[in-house]
Amino acid sequence: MYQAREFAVLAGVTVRTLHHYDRVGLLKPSRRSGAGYRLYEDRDLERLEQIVALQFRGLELRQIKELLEGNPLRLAEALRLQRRLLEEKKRMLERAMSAIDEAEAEIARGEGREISCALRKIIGANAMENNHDWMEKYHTEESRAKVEARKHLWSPELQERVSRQWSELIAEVEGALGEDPASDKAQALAARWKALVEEFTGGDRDVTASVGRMWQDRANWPKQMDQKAPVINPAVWSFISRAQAARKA
Amino acid sequence: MYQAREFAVLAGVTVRTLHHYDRVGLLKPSRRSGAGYRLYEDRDLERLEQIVALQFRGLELRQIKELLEGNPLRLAEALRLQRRLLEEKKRMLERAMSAIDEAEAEIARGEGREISCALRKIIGANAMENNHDWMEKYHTEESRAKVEARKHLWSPELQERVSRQWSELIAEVEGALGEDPASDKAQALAARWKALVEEFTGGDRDVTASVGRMWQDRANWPKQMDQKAPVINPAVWSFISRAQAARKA
DNA sequence: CCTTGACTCTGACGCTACGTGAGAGTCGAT
DNA sequence: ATCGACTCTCACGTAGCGTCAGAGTCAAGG
Repeated sequence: MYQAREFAVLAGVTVRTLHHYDRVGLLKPSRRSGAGYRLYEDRDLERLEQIVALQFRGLELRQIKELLEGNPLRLAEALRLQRRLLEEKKRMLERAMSAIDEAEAEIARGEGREISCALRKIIGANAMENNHDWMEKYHTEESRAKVEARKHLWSPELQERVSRQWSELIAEVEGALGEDPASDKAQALAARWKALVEEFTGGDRDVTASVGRMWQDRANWPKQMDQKAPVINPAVWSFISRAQAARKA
Repeated sequence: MYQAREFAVLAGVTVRTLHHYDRVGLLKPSRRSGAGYRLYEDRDLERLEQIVALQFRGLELRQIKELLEGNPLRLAEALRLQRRLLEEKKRMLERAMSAIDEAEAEIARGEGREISCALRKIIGANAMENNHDWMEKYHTEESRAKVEARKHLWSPELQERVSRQWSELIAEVEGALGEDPASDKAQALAARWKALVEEFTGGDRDVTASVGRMWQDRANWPKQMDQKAPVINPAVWSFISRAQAARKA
């Protein structure tokens, strides 16, 4: 039976941490003394060590709480997902380091000449070039190469036209949500949808699959994409799916 | 001349972000309309792009603000420091991933047997083993190997004794701060200090240098070390330094 | 002129995981 | 009783915005 301070020392945390964990329900003390002091026992220490271990692996307290309260079989899955998240973070770190290297190289080259102005230009350019890194995880080697090969077709004018067509199409679908998915109107909308998708993918299966994965994960896109590609009403997706299914039947 | 929304779109940020940057003084609008609307111009866009670029490299807003307002020559230094920070983060990520791999392997081995109990043991053990990773950055290859070679000498009883001796010595030094560093008393304290240091380092120069670097960076240690190795009053360091200098003279 | 929808602004609370300080009670030794 | 060390709760703070409420602005249409 330990009081807060000695208990905290055993696991290498602070008393404040124990207060916090108590408050969020992650680790409650076994008992309280008459004066209100928190009293912990050995099984509490075991749980705290588990918390510390999972935290080290990058899981958040809310996640840890669920895991320790739920079916332990989910632990394996949580660790797998977490590893994937850590891999992504590592990739971002490496890119940032690489970007620093580039900026440093440019700085060295520009030594002695209007550094202030040159630095600003260099930094700006680097940032723009790296704005698509977040898409990497949705692509396979094949689909990435194919998208790269079609990149030159994608002029600013074309982008603007397609973007406008998407907006209009989505608006029209929203206005037609009450239609029968098998109706002529729904079928026409579905056909236009498919055409717009294919305008980007070139009809390629790999690229189509990658784009599909990307859009299924729309909630996790960087927030700056919200203006360029707003979240689409789930009812719209549902309607188009049903319209495309009705076409096949 | 742009209003907030169109300006935000140009740089891929949100209006809320612009509000925030205005509020913290990172990026102020050039003007305000009669109605209070923020109005930005092209040089503001250039600055915002720089902000975005530096943010991508992991610098905090406060750092970015200082850099953009100060001597641009400091940018190179800031980027160098930042790269070091990112390397450290990467190392921690890799260790966490490695720890997940180990936990997953143990889970696979223990399949079908009391998973709940086994999982908790495995997780606890892994966390304890990795608690010294943060020290890595202070060591060279040589010093790390030498510390490792002496590890077996470091029994729990010895650790406890040394820890107590450090506490007592520090307390005595604090009580002697008013003494002349050249006095017999000060010299005795300095000698004891040196002996305790050498008890850990074995008198090795590499290890001594590593430990010195580590303690100079005491402010950046993990917070759980605060109980095992409390921050030492700077006056104590100063006194010991002066006492050791007085001995040499 | 009024209405309407889209836009802008400020103020304030929220998120994650604690750190810190204030103020008050508890405990054990003197 | 006093004192020093300890415990507790409450509440504000950190970084970088997101979100919501409420109010004002703007331009187009009736």
